[in-house]
Amino acid sequence: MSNVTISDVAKKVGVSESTVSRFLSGFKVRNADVINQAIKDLDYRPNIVARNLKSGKTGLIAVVVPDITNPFFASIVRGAEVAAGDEFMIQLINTGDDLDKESWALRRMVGRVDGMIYVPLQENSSAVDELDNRSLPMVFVDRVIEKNKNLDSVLADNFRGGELAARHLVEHGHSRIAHIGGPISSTPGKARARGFVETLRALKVDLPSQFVVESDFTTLGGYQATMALLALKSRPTALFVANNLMTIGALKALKEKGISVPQEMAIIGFDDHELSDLVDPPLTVISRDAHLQGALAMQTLLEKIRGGNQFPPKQLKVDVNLVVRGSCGSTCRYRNSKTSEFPKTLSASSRSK
Amino acid sequence: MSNVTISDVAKKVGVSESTVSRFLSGFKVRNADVINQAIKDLDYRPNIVARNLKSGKTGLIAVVVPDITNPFFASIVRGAEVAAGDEFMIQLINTGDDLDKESWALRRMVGRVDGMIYVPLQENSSAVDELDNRSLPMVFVDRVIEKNKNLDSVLADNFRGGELAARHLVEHGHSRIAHIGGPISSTPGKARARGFVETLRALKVDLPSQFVVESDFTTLGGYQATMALLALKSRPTALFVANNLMTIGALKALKEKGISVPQEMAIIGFDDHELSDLVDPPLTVISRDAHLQGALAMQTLLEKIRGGNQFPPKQLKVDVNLVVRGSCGSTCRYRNSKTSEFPKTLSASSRSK
DNA sequence: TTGTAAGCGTTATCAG
DNA sequence: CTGATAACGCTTACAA
Repeated sequence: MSNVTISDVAKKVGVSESTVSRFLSGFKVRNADVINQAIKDLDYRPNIVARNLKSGKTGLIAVVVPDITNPFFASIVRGAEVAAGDEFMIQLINTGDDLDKESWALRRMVGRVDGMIYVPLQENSSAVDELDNRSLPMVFVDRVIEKNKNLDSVLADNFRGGELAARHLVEHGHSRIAHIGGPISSTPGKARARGFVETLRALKVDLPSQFVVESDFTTLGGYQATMALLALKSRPTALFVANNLMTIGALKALKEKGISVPQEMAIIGFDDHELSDLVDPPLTVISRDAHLQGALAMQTLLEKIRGGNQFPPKQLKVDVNLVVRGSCGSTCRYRNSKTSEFPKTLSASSRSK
Repeated sequence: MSNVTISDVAKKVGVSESTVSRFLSGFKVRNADVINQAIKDLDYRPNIVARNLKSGKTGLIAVVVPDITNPFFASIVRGAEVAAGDEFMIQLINTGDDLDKESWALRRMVGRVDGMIYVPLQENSSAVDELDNRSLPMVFVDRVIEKNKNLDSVLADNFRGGELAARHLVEHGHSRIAHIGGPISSTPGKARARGFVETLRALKVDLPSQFVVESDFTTLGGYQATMALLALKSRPTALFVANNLMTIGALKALKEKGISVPQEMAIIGFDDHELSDLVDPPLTVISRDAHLQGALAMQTLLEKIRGGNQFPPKQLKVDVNLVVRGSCGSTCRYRNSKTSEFPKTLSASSRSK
């Protein structure tokens, strides 16, 4: 770090530190150009940490996600960064599905960042209790903590996602449909399962209890759950898998067992991926705009930071939509026209709840 | 931020601030338990920024990557974070292939972080010149800047990767092999192309100049380059694509044109992906351990920070290896035994150059 | 062991 | 418009 301080500049020019400071803040000062020159000559750079101490701000926003390696969370982070603009930078924390690390990280963030965008691991967590809310502006993304669900959040319309998946499979003539869900203790795990189950009920489709498997949002979990379903005496003919990684696991299991998709087993996943239309067969999924979710979260957070908690918390939801490819046996007429190979623009739809 | 300071604690207990400070630093003090109690009662939390100002450290490491949305970079970041342990946290910056943003970010990092892990966009960049090297310990990952290549770096053995790809395709009987490369101005773009070209030459395989296409590491770039190759009067029968995104683009182009893989066109990519064995046909790739690269970079950086530049810079390389699946027409006997569905451990091989 | 006091580099206040 | 001075909250000589 350059060790030349504002005092060095002041001395060189022959003015007081305050004058230099004022110059830096954009005020009109007499020797503006001389000061400017001195700053360049000495290669002076303001000490950010000292500024932070004075201002009580850090210019940092913590983004706490389970695992950046999951492209979905990466998109959230990217969206958040873009929306942060020049004023704030991102401090990234991966909780790695480890509750201890999560609460450690949360406690640690107090005083180190000006705000936090947070994907909690579990709905029933008490991770937020420890930090008094006035001290750390926070916005949930993708998931919430049950007891804090009145705080700001940006979710996806998960219930609707489950509904769309169920309807799509039923429309393709399936009546033995299974669901591999995320942890029931997580927001999307619960809501997607509910949307699925309630829709089947509304459509009068029978749903044996063994057909609803709770898994853990991991590839391995999806693989094992699929294996378990395949081991049933009477198998399902279709599968709704609640996230991207479990869908990969499910596909691996099906491939390993030599089950043909969609003939022997239709499958619909949640969350799209650049490779989804290259797998065999192209994967039908429920998708939503994760980038947008991240951006909205950041936007909400910045409003909160700048506005000083004067606005009531808001709960936002982004839309989900069905991307029809081949894995449910659809023909081309179902093909979603919105899904081009190289989308030019983001569809920025969202709505307040 | 909790506004209770060390002074409040001192007052409450009736000792001096220094005593409380010493207690916090783990020294033996007389009223240790009373102080401890007061800290709890008042919910005192040390102000990190004030500490940072005193110590001249921030506890932050910048990780500058082109795009966290690329799973390869996400793995690097994750590896770096894991290796950082409890002492340092990650500040993430995406340069988004924007040279201006990159140099803006680099300049901005001075004084805000204790060190930087950096994936530069171009080899011939002057982005590093502006920050005097003593001030910001830095380690290159995956790519270097030509004029600074004597600094610390953790690369992959890209040349060897190109060689493995070329050999693999030749061994499968191909003699008309094309290469879709990354920017020749980037470290991996250049080295992979060199490994490929020189190996073909060594094997006496003719390589028409139109068969070497320079692209840009993006999906769209890979798509367009493939389309261009397919438009040639005499097409290649095999393709080595220099990164993951361009390979996706290439596969989309082949699919769109109805070219069967590997019968009409064999293809080998660079960098593995969880979905690679689910695409049609399963994708043969050159892979390397990105997580390890990130971890080694962080480890190197921390040594540098702690050791105070007393060690000479080192250039590390991680191994690449060939993961044989179906896209080059291999049969099972070629299958790499190391590639299990759910790898339990990381192969932590690396070597100093 | 403890307290006093100086200082990290900056900005805000208040007289001039 | 400018300069002296006092913070911001913490650590660390230095003396006791």
